[in-house]
Formats: sequence, C-alpha cells, structure tokens
Amino acid sequence: MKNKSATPATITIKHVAQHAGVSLGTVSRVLNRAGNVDAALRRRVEEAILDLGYEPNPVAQSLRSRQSRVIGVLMPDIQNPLTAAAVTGLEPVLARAGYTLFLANSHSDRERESDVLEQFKRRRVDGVIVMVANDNDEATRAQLRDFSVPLVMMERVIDLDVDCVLTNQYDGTYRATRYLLGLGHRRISLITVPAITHSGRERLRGFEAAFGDLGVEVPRDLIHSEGRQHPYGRDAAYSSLIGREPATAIVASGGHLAGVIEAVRLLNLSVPQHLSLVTLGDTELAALIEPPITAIRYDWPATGRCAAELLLDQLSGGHGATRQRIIVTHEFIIRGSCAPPKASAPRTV
Amino acid sequence: MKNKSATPATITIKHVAQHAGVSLGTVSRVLNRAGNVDAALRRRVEEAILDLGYEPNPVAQSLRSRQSRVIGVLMPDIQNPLTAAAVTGLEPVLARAGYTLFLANSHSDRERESDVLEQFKRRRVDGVIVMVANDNDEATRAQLRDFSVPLVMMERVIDLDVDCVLTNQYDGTYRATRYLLGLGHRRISLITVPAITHSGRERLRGFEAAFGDLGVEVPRDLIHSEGRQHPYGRDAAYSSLIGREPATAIVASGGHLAGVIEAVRLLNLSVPQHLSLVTLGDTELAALIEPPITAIRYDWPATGRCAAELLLDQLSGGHGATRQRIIVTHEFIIRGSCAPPKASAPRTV
DNA sequence: CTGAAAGCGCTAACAG
DNA sequence: CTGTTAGCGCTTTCAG
Repeated sequence: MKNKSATPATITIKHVAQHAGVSLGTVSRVLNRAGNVDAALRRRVEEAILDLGYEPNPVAQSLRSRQSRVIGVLMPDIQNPLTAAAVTGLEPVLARAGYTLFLANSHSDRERESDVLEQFKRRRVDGVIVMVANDNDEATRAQLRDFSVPLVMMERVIDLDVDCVLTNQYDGTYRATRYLLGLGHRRISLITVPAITHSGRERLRGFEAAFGDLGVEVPRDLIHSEGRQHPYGRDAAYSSLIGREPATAIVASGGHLAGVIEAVRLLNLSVPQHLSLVTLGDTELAALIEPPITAIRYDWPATGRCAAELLLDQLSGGHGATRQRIIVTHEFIIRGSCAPPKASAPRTV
Repeated sequence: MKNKSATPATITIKHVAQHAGVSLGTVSRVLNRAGNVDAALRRRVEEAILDLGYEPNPVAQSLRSRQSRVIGVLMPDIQNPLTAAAVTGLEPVLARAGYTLFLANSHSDRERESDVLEQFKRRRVDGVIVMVANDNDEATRAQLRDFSVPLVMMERVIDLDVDCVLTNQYDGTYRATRYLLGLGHRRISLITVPAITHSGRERLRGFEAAFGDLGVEVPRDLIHSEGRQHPYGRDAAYSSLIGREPATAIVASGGHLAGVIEAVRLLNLSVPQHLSLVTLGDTELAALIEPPITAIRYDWPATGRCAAELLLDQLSGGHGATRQRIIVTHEFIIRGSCAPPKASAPRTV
C-alpha cells in the first residue's frame, strides 16, 4: 500500500475520489465550487488533488457540460498591426475572467472563416469575438444569425441583433477630409479598403459628407477601394497622381500608406509641397517617416477591451438581451504632411 | 413517420445510424474511413448524414480518441510583425493537412506561457509549435521535456531532443558587423533583445565574432540587450550616442529600429553622415524611411512553413525519432544607411 | 449534504 | 464486413 505500483498514465477524478475516500460526485462538487460540501470532506479532496497532482480533463468537462471556458477570436489578418493591437486589448480582460483565448486567422477568406466559426462552435467555445471578412455578405449573415453562441463583432456591423464595437471611421475620415478641404484642396484622393466592411463603407461616407457639407463635388475618379494589399495602395496612388487633373492630397488607410509612399517616391513628389497626405490609422511608419504623416489614430486596444467586456456581460447573462453598438473615439494627430495645394511653404498647421 | 416531430437539438451519430438503418459502429467507420465498409451501406450512411445535416462532435471525438486535429501555436507577441509573418507561413501548410490552428499569445510571460501549454495539452491538441519566452529557462525546459505532445520550436533552441527551426542570426549579425567594420567603423553599438532567446544569443555571438576575426576589441560598453520594447531601443541608442566615445554605427534589431530612429532625431544626427545603421530583420519602416536602412532580411514565412512541415512529419510518425535543427537563410540588403565614419559623402557602396 | 447511477457523443475492441 | 458492447472523464440528476 505504500508504493502505489505504476501511477496510472492519466489520473482522473475517480482516483481522487478513491484517494480521498469520497464519491465521484463530491470531488466534482469541490472542483466546481457547486453545492455546499462539508469542510472536512472538502479538505480531504483538496489534499488528494494535490497529492495526486490531479488536473481535470477539459475535454470531458466540455462534453458533459457543453462549456469550455474558451473564447474563440476570429481575425481577418494577423499581420495587420491594427487588428493585432485589438487582440492585445481583449486578452487581459478575458484572461482575468478565467477564459482562455484561441485565435484563428481567416486571411479574409470566407470559406476559412466559415470553417473556423464552425470549429469554434463544435468545440463548444463559450463565446466568440469576430471580425468577419465581409459584413455585407448574405452567407455570413445567415451563419451568424443561426450561430447561437454568444458573439461580439469588432469593427464590423451586420443587420442582426449582436453587440458591435466600432471605431468611428466616418468621423475620422470626415475630419481628415474637412481638414484637407479647409487647406484648399479639392482634388483629394481616397485610398481605402473595399466597401465590404464597416470601415470601408464609413470612410467612404465620411469622405463624401465632407465634400457635401461644403457643396463641393466629390472627385469620384480619385476614390480607390478595391484592394487591401500594399501593392494596391501603390497602384491606386500612382493612378491618382498621374492623370491630367492629379490629386493634390491623399487620404489613405494605414495599411495602404506604405504603398502610397512608394508611389510618391516613384513620381519624385515632395510631401507636403506637391502632395498632402493623411493616414487613417496611425502606424510607426506614419510617425517616423519624414515628414511625419498627419493621422487619425484609432484606439484599437480600447476597441478590444470593450469587445471583451461586452462578451463578458453576455456570458454572465447580464442585462437581458440588450445588444449594444459601441463607438470608440479617436484622435486627430496633426503632423507635417499637409499644406495648401501648390504651397511652397514646408509645412502648415 | 413522415414528419419527424421536433428534430433533436443536437443530432448525433445515433440518429444517423437509425436513419440509415445501420449500427453506430458502421457510421463511425464511414466517418473515419476506417475498416472497409460495404459500398451500399456507405452510401446509405452518407445520405443519412446529408439528410440530417449531421456534424460530428469533436469534443466527444477527442475524449474518446485522444486526438483533435488541432495544432496549438504559442507566440510571444502577436504584435511583432516578424512572428506574425511566421504564423502566416505555417497556416496554409497545416490547413492543407486538415489541421485547425489555434494561436495563443504569451506576451513573453512565463506564467501565461506555461498555462497555455498546459491548456493545449489538456485539450488534446495533436501538436504544438512554440516560440517560448526564454529558451534558457530551467522551468521551461522541464515543462517541455515532459510535454509528450509532438512539438516544434521556432526561433528558439533548447537542450532537448526537439525539432527546431531557426533563422541564422549569427551569420546575419556577423555580416552586418563585418560590413560596418569594413567601412572603418570601430565604435559599433549592438541593440538587441535579451540573451534569453536564441536570437539574442546568436546576435551577440555574431557581433563578437566579427570583431574577433579582425582582432579588434569588442566595444562592450555599446552592447545593449536588456529590453524588447520600442522605448528601450530609444534609450539604448541614446546612451550609445552621447558618451565621450560615441558609436559611429548601430546594429539594431527590427523591433528596436523605431526607437533608434527616435534617438537619432533627438540628437539631430544625420544618417549615414554622422551615423551608420543596419537593422536585423527587415521591416516596412526600414525600407521606406529616408535614407532607407540597410537590413538583414530573414525569411519568416519560410521559417513558419518549415516548422509546419517538421510537425507534419512527426505527426505522420515519419522517420523515427530523428529530430532536426533547421537553419533558414537570409539576405543582406544594402540600402543607404551606411557610410565610412565621419564621411561627408551621402552614401557608400 | 453525499453517494450512486446515468449519460454527454463518440471510438475501438470484440464477437459474429 | 458489421453489430454489440464498453468505456473516454466528467457533470448532474436522483435518492437517501
């Protein structure tokens, strides 16, 4: 009896029960802090757990309880620093509440996204935080409608009763555009992501509203929103800059900035002398390049934090079924990349 | 019999068996393509599956089979573009092989890391790809030694019989340093991550070797490797640059580059006139800033791909227990940030 | 408050 | 080749 021959490969709740001289159920109750357990028994069980180095098997727990203490996070692009920042924001909140996070990357591919979501559900995640590739897509809507797992959307909206946390791309773009218009620019180019996400659509709206408020016609030929990648930014900027009525200013999303700068170099233009530039979403590149680029800075960590809290609310069965739509604020950071059109002064403010 | 009253909430393998008029076991066999099943029966089962819209419950599968078709990926920092690129490299390889990827972020925190690894194991992931926070740590080594889940390390080595995929930080740093020495620099500063990872140690070795080969003494006072964050890079560069024998060149890791540039601006120095700069790890910032920074470019996607393939090998029970250590190559990209010390010529090469 | 018993949904061993 | 039978390790009734 002294040396227990061959410790079982995996030690289970059963061994703990034996060791503590109680029943299975009691051990389970201790584990789940459910139903009052007599202090003495509880001690015995806790000791047995320590003695044996017992660790519950979450797979078995999930099978039985249909829960998992896991939150699934679906992102379109892990390489995008902005979405990475959002994830960093939501991690501590959820971790503190005892949830493990599993991230998955869809590469903005609807099929992968659908698979991942399915996987999450089947694996009984307790909740999901999603940035879908296309929030305007009927298949996506259908999948999410019937999803029946607590869900929060980040930076996307969809015509469903779900919590959404959004940055104010409308206002950001509006302010950037107004600023440029105020400087005297009229030929302003907008280079952004496709209108299949909230961000894409809101930027477009903000851009148009800024022109509308001044009664100036929107330069539709300078709007580019067909691609997400770096090369698209370059090509879009290039084409805005070479027409016979070229753009004198560009409003570009953070992901496109590098491409825009490439085009500017290619054409040997100076910023802000020949061209003014504002970026939607602040990045290291924008802050450090010369001249530093005036930017709208969105608070992605806050967005993540907020999404996490909304999910936690749902998980704790909080305030009924009142789904929310939260808009996170931003700042306008004026740096040195804007001047009146054709100005020779090196900078403005 | 026509209208089955109230479809059960979750439909199980049992329902499929009933519907197809076969036994549980047969359905399972069809699902797992195991043991030959008569073509006719197989058809019936497949039809039933489609009819009922049946989807296997992976939690139950895992509980029974002790597998999961899931690979866990542990990263130290999701916000680091380099590691994000590595993940992007390994995703398609593993996805093609039918595995789902769950990523987790340790924030370089040993405790989180340990938890995540434990979670992965308990949830019966089939394999893990890890970048541990400190590959020199005894607790880490102990955990990994007894881990008993197929494992591949990325950009870390440890005194254990495991597969490792590494970039050649030794050679990269050696070449960068040699290049600077060849230009005539002697006061070269190395700003890099702590020596608690392969990268940190190998960079240091490469740096020292370059000096050693020329019989020049290593400027130890200019070596900074205590922090990972952006501000650390700035402070380290600053202190290298203000002494009475300031550095005339800096070799900085990619993550520190932004900080270094800040310090350079603060001190109003020109690159490469006053200071030469090489970065270890190419980034968008390095390529686009003026002057563009000479860089060692590591192939992170290839590193990820390679790690994925090694893991797949293990999973398919491939070539016995021969663990490998693979070194991925890199390029030296000469741009405009280096010149002989105190040179007035704008650039070199 | 505690023990016994019944599964969660599936795979795998065993007969047939 | 197929059906039956045990469980995987746990939670959750249900009695007591």
